[in-house]
Amino acid sequence: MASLGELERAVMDLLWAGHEAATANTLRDLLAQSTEATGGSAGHEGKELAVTTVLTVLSRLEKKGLVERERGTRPHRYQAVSSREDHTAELMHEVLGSAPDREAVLARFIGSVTESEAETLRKLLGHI
Amino acid sequence: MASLGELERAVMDLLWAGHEAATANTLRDLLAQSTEATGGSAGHEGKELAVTTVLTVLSRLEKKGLVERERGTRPHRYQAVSSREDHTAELMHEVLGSAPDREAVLARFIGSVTESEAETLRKLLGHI
DNA sequence: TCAACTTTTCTACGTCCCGTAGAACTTGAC
DNA sequence: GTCAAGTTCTACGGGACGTAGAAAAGTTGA
Repeated sequence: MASLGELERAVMDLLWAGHEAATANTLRDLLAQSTEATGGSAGHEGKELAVTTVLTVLSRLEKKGLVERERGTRPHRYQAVSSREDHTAELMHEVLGSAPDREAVLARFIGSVTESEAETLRKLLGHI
Repeated sequence: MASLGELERAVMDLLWAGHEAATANTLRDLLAQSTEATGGSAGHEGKELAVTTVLTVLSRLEKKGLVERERGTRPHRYQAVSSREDHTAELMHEVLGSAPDREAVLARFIGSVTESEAETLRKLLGHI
């Protein structure tokens, strides 16, 4: 119940970044801008997807529980169900839970954490 | 570079559990036993896969870098490249790295950790 | 060395997910 | 009621995965 395709991921990134609910059309434009930003002159700049494409992806994301839409307003407005941080943390828990020996996994995980992350963790664990 | 199919996962579980290198035939038998253990009498008990199926999956796992084989011995022997814990911890880092604000993700992650896990983490962070 | 057997590689098919979008349908505005 | 904008339906092509037969390569006993 996790992996996203490339376009699905791009859409989620937009929804997570600009924190407002957005319409399919807005998202299509933003997607064109993002791909435009790739590398300057060469490359597949500003590729405008069909709106139906964006809508399909949004529907799939909705079915996956990552996106919800306001059906009241006529151009439906879409937004992420949870923040990127919440979603990512949840994913980490899912991964952690996929192994029988969670403590051992945590040990390895901590073993390869940067010093600043370790510091953050110490602080966070202090308050608990 | 992460997700595994159901059978791929089952094979990795076997390789991770019985820590010896195993042949495709052994794995096929073990897989039959595992499915057999499902629920007692009813269900798809002891479904023997074709050895070629197991070999295909092992090849794919090898290509993904999760499995390595000894080509010297004639029935090739397969084993996991890294332990389940290492692999899982690596996955967690991958997930963590997929968000721009790692510290924020860690905060959410710690927020929903069990007390015993928190205790483990405190201990681990002490030594670093 | 040859036949029979075992093991591995090649090739392939069905299914499901994802990117992609046209066709058809719905709905609000005039 | 018509029209334009928006949404849903349907669909296709590609890639991953479960599955395995056919063919090739290697092993072994006589």
